[in-house]
Amino acid sequence: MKKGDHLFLVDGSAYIFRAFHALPPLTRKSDGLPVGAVSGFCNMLWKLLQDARDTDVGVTPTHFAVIFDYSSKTFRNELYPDYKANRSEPPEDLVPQFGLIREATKAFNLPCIEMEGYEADDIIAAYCRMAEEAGGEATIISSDKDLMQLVTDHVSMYDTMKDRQIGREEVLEKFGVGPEKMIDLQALAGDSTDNIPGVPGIGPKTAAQLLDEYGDLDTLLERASEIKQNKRRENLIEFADQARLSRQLVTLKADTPVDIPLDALALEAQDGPKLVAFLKAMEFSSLTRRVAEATGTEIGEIDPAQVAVEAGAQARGPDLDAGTADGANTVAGVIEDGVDTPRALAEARATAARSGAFDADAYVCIRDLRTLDEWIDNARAAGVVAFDTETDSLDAMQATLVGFSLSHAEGEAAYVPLAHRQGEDDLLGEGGLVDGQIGLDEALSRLKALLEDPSILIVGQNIKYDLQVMARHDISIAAFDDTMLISYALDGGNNSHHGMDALAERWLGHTPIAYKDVAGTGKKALTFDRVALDAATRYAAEDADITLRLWRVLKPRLVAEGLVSVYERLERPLIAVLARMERRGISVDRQILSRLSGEFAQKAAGIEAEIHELAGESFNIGSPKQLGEILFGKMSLPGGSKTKTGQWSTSAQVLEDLAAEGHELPRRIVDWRQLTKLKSTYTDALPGFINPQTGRVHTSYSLASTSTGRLSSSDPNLQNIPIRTAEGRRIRTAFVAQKGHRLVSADYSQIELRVLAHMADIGQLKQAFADGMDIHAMTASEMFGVPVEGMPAEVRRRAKAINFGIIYGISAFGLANQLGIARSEAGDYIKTYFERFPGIRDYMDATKAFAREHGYVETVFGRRAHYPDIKSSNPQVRSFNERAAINAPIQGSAADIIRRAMIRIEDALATEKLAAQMLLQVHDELIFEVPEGEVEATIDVVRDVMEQAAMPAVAMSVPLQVDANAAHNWDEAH
DNA sequence: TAGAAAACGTA
DNA sequence: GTACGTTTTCTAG
Repeated sequence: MKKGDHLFLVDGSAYIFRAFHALPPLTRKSDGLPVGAVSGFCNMLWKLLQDARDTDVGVTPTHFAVIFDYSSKTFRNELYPDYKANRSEPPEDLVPQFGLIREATKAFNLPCIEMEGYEADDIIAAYCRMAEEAGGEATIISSDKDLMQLVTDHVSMYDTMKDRQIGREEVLEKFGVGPEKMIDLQALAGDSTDNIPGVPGIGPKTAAQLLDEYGDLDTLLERASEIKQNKRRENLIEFADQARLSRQLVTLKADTPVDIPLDALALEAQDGPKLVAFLKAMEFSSLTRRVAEATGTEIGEIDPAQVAVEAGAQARGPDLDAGTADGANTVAGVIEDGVDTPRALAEARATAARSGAFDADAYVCIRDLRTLDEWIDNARAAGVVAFDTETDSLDAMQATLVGFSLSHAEGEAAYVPLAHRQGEDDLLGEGGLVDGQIGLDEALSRLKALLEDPSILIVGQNIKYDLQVMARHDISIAAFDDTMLISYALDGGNNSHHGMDALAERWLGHTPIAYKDVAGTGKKALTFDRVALDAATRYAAEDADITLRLWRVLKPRLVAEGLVSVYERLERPLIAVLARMERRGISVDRQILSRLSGEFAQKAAGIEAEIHELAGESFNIGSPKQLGEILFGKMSLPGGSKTKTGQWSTSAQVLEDLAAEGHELPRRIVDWRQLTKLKSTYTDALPGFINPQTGRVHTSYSLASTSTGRLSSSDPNLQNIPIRTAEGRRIRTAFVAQKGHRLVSADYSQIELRVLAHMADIGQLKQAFADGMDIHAMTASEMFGVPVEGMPAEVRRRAKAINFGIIYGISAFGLANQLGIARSEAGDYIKTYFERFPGIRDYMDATKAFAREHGYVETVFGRRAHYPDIKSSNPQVRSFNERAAINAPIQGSAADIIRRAMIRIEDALATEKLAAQMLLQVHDELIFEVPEGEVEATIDVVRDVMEQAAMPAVAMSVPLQVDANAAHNWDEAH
């Protein structure tokens, strides 16, 4: 380096934090990886490299380096163990970006410097001195006051966000002392963020005044007795040593033994392709374009870089759906005392969580804006906050927001009542608002700023509900985690459900206040807006407290157990997708249902009369107990079997068998049951679910209630709308598209058999699917040696039953039942099947062995289903678990595939400027409402996304096939 | 009045 | 033989 040269030193670590908090909107990559700070960093570097001359710095760098903190422990901790002890851990979304920023630096061909035991500031100090000694100049890219002591005539600082150079004058203006006195100023004033003690009662203003008067710290301390103010004098005398220690702490080590010489920092030309590849991988499209242009790189010819980063980032990085465990297990994303692996962190957190105490009296009821603002500021500072809404209904589409709770630290939680009511209901059913609640609009505007800030992670338990409630107040939560889904990804199958009470019991050893204890139960249960504020506070604040604690326990386990990508790729992104589907609802024609109800009622009444006639007496047909007595007692029909409670079985199977023998009564019972089932469950119940505001039916999807990864639907269940019988299908005609639209149904053909063929690697099956053959006919042909051409329907039917049986973990007993054949015959079929497809047996054996060894099985995307009872000594229990374990990877992989499709499909439609709306999912089928003119184009997009949904995480060795149709109602579209 | 059992709708 | 949710009846409290 020589005179006239100019060194730029970027304080990388400080930049990350500042960018993370100051740069909304923080962006995420398409896979959910947070990259906002990285984006800001890259833009900043590019700007400095391209046109630093146009900034307030006014010169072009000849040398350049980016400096990072190596770890949180430095030589200062030996001087003062509490140095920076009050630093909280970085926000979860920031952690993965540390590694990426270093990668970015390398992609820019810039030296990336860090040294164990030293802070970035010390390294910067050393290089500044070296640059000055060499006759050059230096600019520190930072606005941190800790670095201001380095400012000289040849060293200045530059605040990129304000485009402002900080020199001698600016320091003087800001702190009232020149840069050379900044050390003494900091030593006196201390610094709460770094835990520098300083002298009590002296802040920057007083410090500046004292230094102005006495010259420097040593002189001041010597002559402290001259100071007039009593308290100040005493403190300066008493805490003189503390001030000297503080000075040591804040003094940057310009003699830090850096091992990269100054000359090695000379700026090199950009490597266009390398940089473009990195930016492309980060999906920074506009910067990628600018860089490509400036470096003459052809974007299309560059493949996105395989961005290798430290595990924290890798765990959330590019496509890692399958087999992520290894990378994720090596380095902790978050370092806590003495904890340096994810597993150790998870264990430490679990232990700590159990010992934490709960104190409901510590919870705060917030009733004024100032306090609310303080809590929101605290949440902001923490970067992570648990959030929970309280409403007057379990139906998110109808619920009114009654209040909400927040918790940003263990044991600290607050409830904010907004719409609690009191007094007698008047004729309108409205009591008066309880006094002293913050106005709804004011509270919501504060809340909006918090929830929509992408740099703040909002943690919820079943957050889809809160998403719905807030969406109705025009608030969309930007960055969120869901403890229920984290638990589901980790422990699917271990616990049947992942409700907060069970999780609190299990992980915190704490029994939460029960809802019924605050609201009562049964008919006299209060809605939450009628609960007294103190009880509401204890209940609601505790929920937030628990949620945050659960998050701290469960989140690290995702990394430790290699399940980050399951959660990040299959669970979390689906929350908002499902929330939108639920909010859209589907149009149901009330008149069609009402007409059907009347028809079913009439027919059922006719059959009922016939039944009573045939039975010779009147009885309750709906009572299996009474019916059993009639059939097998009074009439002594043959073939009676008993249920496990000793009752006569009157199942459809039993009745069908009797009917086949020519008995009239059982036939009629079956018909009656079908009609009353259709009426009570569907035609009578569905109109009650039509939302009065929207005029549509809004189901609720559960992401966490199946062991395999499937969704479930309830209130109403729209995943079991009849289709098998002609009568039942008529119910589907009531599900209609709105005016000017069509319903499009797209369903995977034989997805589970295709998944099986892929996972078990069965050549014949894969070939058959590749050739587009009739898979059941092909199976029959292989097994029975019957040519596919002219195959009897019965032969194909049997093969089809066997194929399904395989997916369900086949047993001779079950197959015999299904086909109505002897168990020995069924056993022969199975034997023949395994002879023709030995790979299937190998696969089943291997799956069972895996389940026994690990206690769980996995889908192709790494989702786990646990079977803790698979080693049961009870053969029934054990066999059941084995069959379930065989089924789960197949059903679960298919479920994962459609999840991936759902996550991608909205963007794909938007890209093609299509207005189609996804309304329903029925396991292997998706239903859309599509403008009439866009049906064909929509089907093209939907089919493509669904068929490619496994890619690129898993390249299926069997093609996926999607059939799609459009019609005015669901019956015709399917 | 809460919960289990039986039955039955779907993939 | 797998995976669900809803309805009605019946039972235990």
